[in-house]
Amino acid sequence: MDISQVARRSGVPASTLRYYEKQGLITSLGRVGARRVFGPSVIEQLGLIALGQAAGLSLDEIRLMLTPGGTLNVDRALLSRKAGEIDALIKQLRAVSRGLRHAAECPAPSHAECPTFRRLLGEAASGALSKAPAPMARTTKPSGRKPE
Amino acid sequence: MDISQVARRSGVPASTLRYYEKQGLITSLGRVGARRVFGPSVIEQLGLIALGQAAGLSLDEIRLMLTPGGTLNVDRALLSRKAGEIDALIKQLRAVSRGLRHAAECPAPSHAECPTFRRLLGEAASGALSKAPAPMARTTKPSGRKPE
DNA sequence: ATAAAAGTTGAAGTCGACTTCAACGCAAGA
DNA sequence: TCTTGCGTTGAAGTCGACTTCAACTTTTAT
Repeated sequence: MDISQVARRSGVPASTLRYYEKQGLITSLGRVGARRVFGPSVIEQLGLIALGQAAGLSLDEIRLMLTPGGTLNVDRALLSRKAGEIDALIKQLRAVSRGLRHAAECPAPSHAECPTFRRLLGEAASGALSKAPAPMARTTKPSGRKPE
Repeated sequence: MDISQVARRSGVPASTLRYYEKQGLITSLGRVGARRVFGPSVIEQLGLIALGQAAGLSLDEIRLMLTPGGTLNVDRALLSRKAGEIDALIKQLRAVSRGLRHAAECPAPSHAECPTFRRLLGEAASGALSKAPAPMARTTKPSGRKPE
């Protein structure tokens, strides 16, 4: 596969694929002329990378999990820790979600007065203060594609 | 309260408070000499900001929710939408968490072979592809504080 | 009175993950 | 053959949310 095929199949832009290769996250089989040729396993690798990112791992951390060969070489302790962080994040997010819905629905003029809101606020704030784990991908940004 | 008191009470660095004020997210009562003087309500405001951030709102979006006066002026549709995004994110995160735990525990030599892993990978990847909602605060970074 | 501590400013730097750009090479179809 | 178009490169730019810095001015404590 050439780079544009990989891009089409995976949804990952060619520029990103080059970037990932430079970072040692994916490998091309070789070149035909100057052009990269990728094997099918690159798609799977990209899936792994996506999982790692979804888990809040940095590209550096992800690279550590991938053997030069491309198979994975997990740091179980790190994964468990990250899973724990994610679980904690989920808890916080539930509180945030409740807080948002409450703010959206509660017709009270002053949210500051509402004990429910104050409690949720506290949870969200404490979470924010202590800093949470997984910086997720963006939703709002329609950066998905914007080719021509 | 002077800026350092607010910083101490809220855990938000003074530099951030100045930055927030410049961005119009918080307001000081006025100045004594050149120094800002904050009222107690600023703490609550910071809580609101933290909630907004935890919800994945940008500072710009958060500012839209705060009246110049400092009370909140919710865009219920936006909040509901964000809550929905967060709920979706939670779902994805659960899949990611399961994926991580599985990867951490499953002793199989090749995760690529394991159907469970492949499924979770798919979920995570699809989520990553379509981009998710709330970029949470970092956990790993011990940037919490580092005052003196 | 004086020096250390805390406050102020605008400008510039940081960080991660990419994207964009300019300049160029090579290959296949008309 | 020529032109169109994908592919290549390294360098630089982007974005958001801050932080850091240098250069001062003010307080406050001694």
